[in-house]
Amino acid sequence: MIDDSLTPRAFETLERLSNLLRAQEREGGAEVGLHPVHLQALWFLGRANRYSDTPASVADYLGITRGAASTSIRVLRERDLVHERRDPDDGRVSRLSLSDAGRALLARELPPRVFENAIAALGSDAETLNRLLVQVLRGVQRHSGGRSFGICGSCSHFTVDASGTRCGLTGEPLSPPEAELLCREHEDPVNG
Amino acid sequence: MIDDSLTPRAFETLERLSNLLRAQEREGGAEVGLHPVHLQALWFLGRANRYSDTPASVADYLGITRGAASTSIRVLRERDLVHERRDPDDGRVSRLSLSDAGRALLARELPPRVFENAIAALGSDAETLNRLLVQVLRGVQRHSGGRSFGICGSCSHFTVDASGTRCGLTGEPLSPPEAELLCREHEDPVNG
DNA sequence: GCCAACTAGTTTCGACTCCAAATCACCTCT
DNA sequence: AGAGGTGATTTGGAGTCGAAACTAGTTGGC
Repeated sequence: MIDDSLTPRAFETLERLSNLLRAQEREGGAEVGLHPVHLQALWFLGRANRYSDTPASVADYLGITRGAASTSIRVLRERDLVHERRDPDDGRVSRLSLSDAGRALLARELPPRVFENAIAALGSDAETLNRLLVQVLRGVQRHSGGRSFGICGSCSHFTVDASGTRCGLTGEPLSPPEAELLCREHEDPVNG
Repeated sequence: MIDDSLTPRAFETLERLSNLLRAQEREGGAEVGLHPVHLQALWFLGRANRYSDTPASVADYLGITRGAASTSIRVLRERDLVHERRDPDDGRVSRLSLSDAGRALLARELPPRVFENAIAALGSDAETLNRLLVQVLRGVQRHSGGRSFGICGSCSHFTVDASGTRCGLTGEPLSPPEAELLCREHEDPVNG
């Protein structure tokens, strides 16, 4: 067992879990006539903050084109899983939010129960797992050019002053729950 | 920070890495006119042992139907990335192997360089990461009904006797390299 | 031996994703 | 006001995907 063999092995396990996750999404989505991409878009929209609840963000998050995201979002709207409203400040942008039905469907399907249980069974090791996965995630994001889509607490724009927490990029205050959502403007600190 | 919040967090990171991996596969495949599923099938066929190099195994591994696997494999054959030969003992089964071109393409695309580097950057923690991911993987497989697709060393059928290592299911001897490949008959030990 | 049941794989069909490119609508900067 | 930029959508063509029908080879019962 040469040390060199561990890097590919960890990737292999990750790749396999990734396939299994997609298979679960396919299976769960099939019951209600949806594809994996629909569940993934719902998942993202359920976690996106107010700067990130748009079709363009969905496209960036999933790594597909805006056109593809647009057509998939249309399906979600037609089924009333997602609501759309025009942004009052910028008439071009479409703001998306989960409907009650969308939220219910999402809670039923993601995370798949088998994943939830398997991670819960790790006990306190789940924390270690997450820490290592976050390290891999940051490494990948640093060199793949895309957006990082993290939460405010891990963002270089996040600031704390006398009046509370706020986003240094927009200057707007952030409530604690808001600061737990994903942001398309998120940037990892340089030495994270 | 309640302990309970760690399970969803680890899943969230895993889910994000999964999207990023797919995005990388999409990007890399697009350069040569292939879809993510094609790269994934190549990846599996490059790792499958002699009991598992068939269209049905590809379908099981990827969690798609046999029909879908069949059409994707046809694309790979038409591009001479994969060779097919009939099984001499069972005229129904089709045995698939990577061509030199397929092997070269696969080596170029998977693992994506950014993943490879990010995991390598973990150093010795890559081993811990893999151990935890394997635990999650087994937990998921135990309860999701599918095949586990592990290697012989982690299989309950694997036996060692005076003449060397062999598979207890087929009774056939296994060379050390063969025992490192993925098997569709793989079964996790009951208390793994 | 022989036929039914089964299994591996393929084909067909309709629905839908996906990209690329064109288009529309709106915003911003000069 | 005009030019260029940006968010979103639409269109067209290629191709995945599941479901179900179908071909062909194998196995088991009698």
